[in-house]
Amino acid sequence: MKPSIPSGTRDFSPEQVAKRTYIFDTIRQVFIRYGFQPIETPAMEKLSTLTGKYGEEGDQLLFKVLNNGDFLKDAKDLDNYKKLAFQIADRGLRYDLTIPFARYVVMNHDKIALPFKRYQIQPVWRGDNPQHGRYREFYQCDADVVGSNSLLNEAELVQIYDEVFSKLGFKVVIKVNNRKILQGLAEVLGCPDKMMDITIAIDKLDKIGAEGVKKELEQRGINGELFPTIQQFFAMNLQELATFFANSETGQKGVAELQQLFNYLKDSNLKNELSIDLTLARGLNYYTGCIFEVKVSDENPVKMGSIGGGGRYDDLTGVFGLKGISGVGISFGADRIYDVLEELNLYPDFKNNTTQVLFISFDEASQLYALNTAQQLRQAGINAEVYPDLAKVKKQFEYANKRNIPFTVVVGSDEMATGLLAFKDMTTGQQEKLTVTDIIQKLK
RNA sequence: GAAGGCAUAGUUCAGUUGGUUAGAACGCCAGUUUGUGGCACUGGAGGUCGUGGGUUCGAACCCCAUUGCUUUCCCCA
Repeated sequence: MKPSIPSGTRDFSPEQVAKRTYIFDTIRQVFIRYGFQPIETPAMEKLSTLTGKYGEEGDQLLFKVLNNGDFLKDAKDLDNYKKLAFQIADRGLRYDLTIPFARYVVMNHDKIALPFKRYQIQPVWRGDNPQHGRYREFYQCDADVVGSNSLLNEAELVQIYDEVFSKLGFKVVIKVNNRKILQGLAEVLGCPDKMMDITIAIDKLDKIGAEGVKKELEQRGINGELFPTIQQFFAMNLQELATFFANSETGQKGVAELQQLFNYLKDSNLKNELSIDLTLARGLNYYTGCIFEVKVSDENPVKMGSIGGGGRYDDLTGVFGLKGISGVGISFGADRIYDVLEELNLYPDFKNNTTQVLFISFDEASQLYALNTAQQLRQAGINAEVYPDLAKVKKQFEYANKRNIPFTVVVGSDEMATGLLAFKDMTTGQQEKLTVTDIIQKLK
């Protein structure tokens, strides 16, 4: 048979793993710097934990794990695959990190000191149709604070975005908006229950343009004549918004929150642009306050969608029986960041992760000698390996070459007799006779 | 859920009126060089042309079905 992997999944080569680790480590370091603590949750959750949290569409995209044993025991709807799926599967792969986190908070409520700041870097799975930049298995890097209503959290999360992308070495634009402002707009327009419809339409402004949004609004049952007002609204600054929201308490509150966020950040010397984008809506409907999205700055020659997002949600733990806990969080899209760094060629040198010296030997005696000498180098902190098979010297050198190992040491009877080893720089081709101590000195 | 594209050596791909033994590049193995890699040259191994049917004297090529991968739309972020 021809080997293959499931659609929407990927293998990662040693080089790719090194690059991905670099991204994860950079994000992790900043999370820790701001006081976030790691948790990990299982790849599998009870299906009851996951269903109903991501909408009907999301339920269909959940990967379900077939029950062990006689899974047909409780199967009733054999003619309805959608129903049947939930009768023969009690578990599913996690769809995001936020719901498992909410579940964790509720289960460990007694042990957690609120406010609880946690970060989590793990893969998630979605049975979506894979396409460009969209996978069935991908990593999320989340940082959330629960149990605090303060906008100081939002401010710090913005600083985290700023710091991570500064470290990674490319400029981004951090866009903010507030769901209360969008809710206020819906109220002013006289259709307060249409907030989601308006935001979904607004969210597409980038993609389908003003006319498209107008059509979309009408399809969603909103009077198209309101569109000029909506367009006007987009052009407003915070002061004008305050006036616009004279009769909307919610809207006013949203404006005040944004104002407060900017006040917090006014002396923080952000290296990246922070801008209000009233068209920013984001799809998840549990957001209730500030919302964030990060895009690659236009000064970089890269075409890429959003590489991070987040926001505040009230009462996320409510569905699990713990009410009144507010949270705010952000997420990094590691897979897309990978592509950006790749295109901009911003990865540092990973040489320290690979072998620096390969020992080449001729026979069992010299191999044993190499085994022990390599150990000395390792103890000195130098990555070394011994070619494990008795092979022609040519083959061993070829191996060093293919692996990009920068130095080789040839061990033979002469070398063993004198203690002077044939140390070769594979880039220049220069070879010299050195003692083990000299070699260690040279490579340190 | 809808529409398209692709499937030939380990990999990337060539392969038209349908006609002997299906090719290239890279990779792999060996040799030129029995203690020295990259470069070069020489030779070698490696394929049921995704699978099943059909048309035909004859199919990698045409037709149908099927599976897998992939792209776009919907959706999601």
